[in-house]
Amino acid sequence: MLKDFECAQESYAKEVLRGKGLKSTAQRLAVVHVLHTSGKSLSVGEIHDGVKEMLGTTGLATIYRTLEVFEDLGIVKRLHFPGGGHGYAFSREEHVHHMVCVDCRGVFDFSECPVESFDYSSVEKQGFRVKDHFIQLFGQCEKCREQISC
Amino acid sequence: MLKDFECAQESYAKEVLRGKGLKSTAQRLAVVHVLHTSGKSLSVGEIHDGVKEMLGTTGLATIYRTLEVFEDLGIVKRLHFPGGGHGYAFSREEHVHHMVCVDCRGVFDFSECPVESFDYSSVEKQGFRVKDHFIQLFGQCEKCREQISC
DNA sequence: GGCCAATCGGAAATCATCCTCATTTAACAA
DNA sequence: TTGTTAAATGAGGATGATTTCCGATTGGCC
Repeated sequence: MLKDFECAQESYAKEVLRGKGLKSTAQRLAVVHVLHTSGKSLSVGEIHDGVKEMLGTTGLATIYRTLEVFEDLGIVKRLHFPGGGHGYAFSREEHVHHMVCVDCRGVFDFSECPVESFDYSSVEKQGFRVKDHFIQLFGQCEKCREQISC
Repeated sequence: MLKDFECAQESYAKEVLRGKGLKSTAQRLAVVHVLHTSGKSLSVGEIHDGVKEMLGTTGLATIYRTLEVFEDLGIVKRLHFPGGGHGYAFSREEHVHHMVCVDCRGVFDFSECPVESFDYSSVEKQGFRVKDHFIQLFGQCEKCREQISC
């Protein structure tokens, strides 16, 4: 059990876990820490590496289990990449969408939802009742843009 | 080589393939046929089964290769499911988004893009330059809604 | 401190996807 | 038609991702 790498995100995770009667283990908090401090979306392997670096030995299966729990709790979001892969990002907020930099895979949130004000009438005319949506923006972050142009 | 299960979607696929100097093989046209006639998004395995039913023996790798080609050509779209899996759907149009029925995985298109009229200013304030987006709506189609309620 | 259900680690099982290479075939021109 | 050729296929093995299993450990609570 490691010491005090506790931040707001970790306390938040603890709180949510406790609220559901789930345990706050070192592994789970380490996943939060790795994801949050990276500031970008990470693959399962990268998360595993980060957690191992913090805690020493850690099973890969634990990472998968933790990510599944956190996704259900809304603490992490699974993001898709244009190429076909995917990664995970910490996401404390309820309804937030994400922009992903296609170069560094950095993740940036935006809470204004383009779909919320969208007129579904044409869509619901087909008899479809919309319940949820998934949005992701792709582009370049400032840093990556500077490196490439000029 | 099988006979005349040719429809508008298949002629369209042929045309696009020829335009790129690619061959219109029985397997490729069968993939189009299976996807289009199903009206819903199918997993790789389901597509494989459907094609095998039409052509007899067909390699799984061919299905993967075909889907990759078609995705590049914009003929099929890869759709994600809330649970975490994904499937493929035929999609003739250029810029279309999709609604997916969470029960039957049926796919319905809508061409009005909620993001197109979206004001990116708050987002670009963070230095992020948006280049593309991915949107998917989840809900229930008419048929599935009727089966569950009342 | 001690109990117990929840969680973990490790390894093996399963599943998805991709690769290799010998064989086949669509497209095109003669 | 027939021949030529590059593109595409099938089979099955390689690779990589994810899940499962089970005995060992641990967090939360009394």
